[in-house]
Amino acid sequence: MIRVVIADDQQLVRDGFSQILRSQPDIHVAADAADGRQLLDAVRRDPRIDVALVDIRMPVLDGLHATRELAAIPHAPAVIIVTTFDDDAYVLDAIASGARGFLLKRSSAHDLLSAVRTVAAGGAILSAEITGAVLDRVRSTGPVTRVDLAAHQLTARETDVLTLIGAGLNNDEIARNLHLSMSTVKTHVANVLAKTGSRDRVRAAILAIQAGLSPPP
Amino acid sequence: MIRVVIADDQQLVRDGFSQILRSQPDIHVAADAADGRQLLDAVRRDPRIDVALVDIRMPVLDGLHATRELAAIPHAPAVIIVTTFDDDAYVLDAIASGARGFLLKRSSAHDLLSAVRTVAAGGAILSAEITGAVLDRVRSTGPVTRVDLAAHQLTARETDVLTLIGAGLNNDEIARNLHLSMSTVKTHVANVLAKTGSRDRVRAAILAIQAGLSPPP
DNA sequence: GTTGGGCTGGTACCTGGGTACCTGGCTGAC
DNA sequence: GTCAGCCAGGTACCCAGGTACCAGCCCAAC
Repeated sequence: MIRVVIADDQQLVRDGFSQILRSQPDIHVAADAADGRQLLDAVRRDPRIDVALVDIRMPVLDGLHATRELAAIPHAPAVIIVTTFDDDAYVLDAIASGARGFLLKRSSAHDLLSAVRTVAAGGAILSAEITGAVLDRVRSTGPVTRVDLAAHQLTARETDVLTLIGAGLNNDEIARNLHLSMSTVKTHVANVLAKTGSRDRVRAAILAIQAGLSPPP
Repeated sequence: MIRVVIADDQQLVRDGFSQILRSQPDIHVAADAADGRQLLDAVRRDPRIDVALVDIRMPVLDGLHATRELAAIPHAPAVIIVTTFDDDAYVLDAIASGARGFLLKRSSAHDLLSAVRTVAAGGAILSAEITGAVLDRVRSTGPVTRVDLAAHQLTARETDVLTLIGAGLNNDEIARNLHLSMSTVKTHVANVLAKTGSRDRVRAAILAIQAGLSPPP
């Protein structure tokens, strides 16, 4: 049984979704919410909720912020953002917020049901209309061929240091971060530079980012 | 009328796809190909092809490389990768290569047809099963809110310098690259650091990458 | 048991990076 | 005309970063 909560500020929309979902034997509408705050309350009250259908535009707390806060809850449900607008920025923000689905309100009931079942099963789903924006985003982040860090044979400690270099820390900060002396840090840095063939820490930082060690936060 | 070319090394698969597509009045199978080279030939021969269904595993020239080469052709068709394997790396490579769709062979005929129509109309489509990998990728590239470089009010020259910092050049190299003296470069670097609030060039380099100035190539 | 490699730490030294402050030419706005 | 801002350049100084080399500890492999 898939337990769903519906969050939308419009009563009619909530009822419509509810109708569609209730028609299915394997889906149960556990709660509904008129804003993000109510959504969070509902999820905290009922730990068994699997899926949250969330509108972006809601009073008090909007869908994106609510999604972000949901992620902090231990038994957080999978979030499907359901909205009228296929604004690229919304889509990407939603994904960044942790949403596992993105559905346009103009989608069919069939799409809604399969989206709910897909994310409940651990999958992810996008409306066809917005897939393009996401693909563009993936393409724009450069080739997938990440730098093969393994080839450089870095030790665990050296990888730690390289990660922090990539985050922009100086030697002193790295030392304090890893509870080491400056000398030790310098030794590790020197080894990292030698092993990776980086001339200086700037090159190493770029490498760390390319390798996905230090994702630009 | 949507004109489609089918590229797959297995005769039966080609015939199967062909059957499905031919059943539709708005779709015409213009050609088929048993490998990437034949696919490229077919597209070059017939400039009116709209959509290419491409298998990844093909002899002579595989689907990914063929897709990349296709992109160089002026009237290039939209590419839908159709494969048995939902390997994440394949998906992301395919997207990076320029594919606008990614379909698993276990998808339904209905999915295939809607995928063809979607990409022919300029859209993009992913199989539900692989959407998750793509979303992870989007998430892993950090928040969508790229650093707003415009807010820092950098001058043209300062932007040049920041770009080269992000590429890992030292001051001397920047000077030679921009035909400037070291002193001038240092001045610009100092201004860039001040304006961007970066403590040192490492931070500035990270910023340049985040802002997309110096994309990790 | 000793040997090699990783981790930690130290000393000494040199250079590139970064700061501070100044000069001067050029251009466009007021 | 003069004023502001960008660009180019210079000098002087300090320090973080990087190099070189050494030593002790620990542990797993041989």
